[in-house]
This record gives sequence, C-alpha cells and structure tokens, in this order.
Amino acid sequence: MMFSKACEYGIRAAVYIALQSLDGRRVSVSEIAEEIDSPIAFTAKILQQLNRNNIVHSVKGPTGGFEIDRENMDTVKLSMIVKAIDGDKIYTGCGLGLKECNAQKPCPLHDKFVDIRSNLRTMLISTSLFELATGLEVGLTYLKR
Amino acid sequence: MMFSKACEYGIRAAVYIALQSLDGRRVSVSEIAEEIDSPIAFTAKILQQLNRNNIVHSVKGPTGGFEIDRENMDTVKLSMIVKAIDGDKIYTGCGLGLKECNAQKPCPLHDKFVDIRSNLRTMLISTSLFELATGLEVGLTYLKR
DNA sequence: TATAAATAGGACAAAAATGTCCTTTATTAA
DNA sequence: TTAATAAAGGACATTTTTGTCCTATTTATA
Ligand code: FES
Ligand code: FES
Repeated sequence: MMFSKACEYGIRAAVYIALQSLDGRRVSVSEIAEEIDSPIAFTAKILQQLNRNNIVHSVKGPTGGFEIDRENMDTVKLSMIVKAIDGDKIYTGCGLGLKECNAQKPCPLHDKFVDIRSNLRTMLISTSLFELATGLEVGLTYLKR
Repeated sequence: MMFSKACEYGIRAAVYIALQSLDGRRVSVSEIAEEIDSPIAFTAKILQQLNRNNIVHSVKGPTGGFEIDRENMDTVKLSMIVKAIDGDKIYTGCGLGLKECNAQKPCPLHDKFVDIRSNLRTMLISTSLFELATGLEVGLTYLKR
C-alpha cells in the first residue's frame, strides 16, 4: 500500500540484521529470509541494494553475512531505506497521479495530501533502525506471524 | 504510491463528473479521459466500477454519459471511491507487509504506522466530492497538467 | 423502425513488480 | 593450495497492474 513489497522486505531485513548485530551476530541471507518470512533470492537482491547504499554491510565467504555497525543503527533512518528502494516518489509524487506534486498548480487533494505526507515524512526521518530493533529485542514486536 | 493508478484515475474522473454535473452537463468517457488525461478504455472500466458502486450514475445511448446527482456529491466521500477500487487493504494492511495489521502481535512500525494511517483515514472519510469539485470550479486546482 | 451514439463487458496485450535459478567472485579454513 | 561457504549479479519466469480492442446492449431521434 504505502511501500513496495521490496521495501517492506528491506525494512524487515534491516531490522532483523540490526537486532542480531546488537548481539554481535552476523547473519546469512537464508537466515534472514527465514526469520522475516520472505522469498530468499528476492531478499538477496534487496540486501544488495541496501549494501550499495551503505545501510547494511556485507561480508563474503565463510563466516560472512550481513551486519550493521552500532553507529549505523542510530544514523540509518527508515527514510533512507525507503529512498534506497522505492526512490523519492513517496515525497515528490502527487496523490492523484499528476506528473509531480506542485503547489503552484495543485490537484484538488493537494493541501490535504501534503499534510498526511508530511506526517509520514517526519515519521520516516525520525525513526532509526535501533529504535525498531529494540522493540523486537524486548519481545514486544514481530517481524513475521 | 498511496493509491493505485486505477484509483487515481477514478478519483480524478469522479471529481470531473461532479464538476460538470454542477452545471447540469452529462459527460462521455472520451471527454472525461481527455480532461483528466487518462487512457480512455481503462478509464471506462473504472467508471463501470464506480457505477456499480453507485458513486456515479451512467446513462446509455445518445445524450448519455456519466453524471452525479447533487446529493451524492455530498454523501460520496473519497473513502468510498478508494474502497470501491482499491479495497480496504489501505486500512487493514500492515505497513511492513505482515499478513494483516494486528495490535496483538504488532510489527515494529505498528504504533507509528497506525497513527499516520488514522490521519489518512480521517481525511478520506471527511472529504466529499463536492468539496474537491468546488476548488476546481473556482479555478484553484487542476485535474491535469 | 432504422440508425447512430453511448456505456457494458469479455478477451487480449504490454509493462511493471515480484520472484527464481544459476554462474561468478571473494574469503575462510583445513 | 584446495575445498567449502557466502554474497554479487545476470538472465529468466511468474504474477499483478495497467492498458487496448472488439462486440453486445441500451436508448434517443430522425
Ligand atoms: S499536486 Fe496533487 S498532491 Fe500535490
Ligand atoms: S502490525 Fe504492522 S502496521 Fe500494524
């Protein structure tokens, strides 16, 4: 609805990796896919994107896998993941599908849409991976069901 | 992003029909598609759905076309169009793609997501076609660009 | 009543998103 | 140095969404 499937998997994967990195564990694609209940090969592609965008860090070879350093858990915000995977149409797009959102020639929904989107934007910009992972750690939230 | 293409076209079409109905004009699919800059045959399909859901009224034959009675302009809210075309996954879906949104077993984003979604929901439920059409009438907003 | 104009609807086509498979590359450890 | 393990990445397959085309139905009017 709001995010693409790829983006949903990307966020779930990043949160899982963050959680495990807090324990010093590096995790493989197959473990991630298992734990977030996502298609493994597709998840691998998404992790490649996150790696290229320096959101996660990957290590090849035996004992390799994905990890996120403690610093990144705070600096990486949801907005960065969404941007890496879905681009910024979430910010620049018009709610009614006009070429782009444009306050000079607004669609009928513009004012109300901009309001909602700004809430969303603020939320994404202010939510860190660490924040999402710690809820999991305490067992209050879930990455699959 | 937020709505499907079909839904965007549906809303734009409904607003245009409402605007013309205010002047007592019944409009054809081809005129609608022209005025909202949408693919004509695809728009026709969407209008069929809106007709079946009693959001617009269609009349066959010469002098036929689409119209919306004055009463419906007030009673038809954006939420009804979105529901008719995109279903209610916008309300029931989980932001991170878990089977459904569930406060008992929430995803890490649940609380923040529910907040945003509730704003969106309120906006959709409280915005009528009439409200959107009148902005157009006054020439402040646009359905194409 | 015949014709033409308009929507309804089924079948099909194209494009985009999602998902899979297989080979290559890097790296560890025996 | 070889074998095994893990990510990278290219090519392909499937599914969903978007879009088109053609025929049937309804209806106004000449
Ligand atoms: S112009 Fe449509 S949302 Fe801004
Ligand atoms: S459970 Fe994910 S948004 Fe509610």
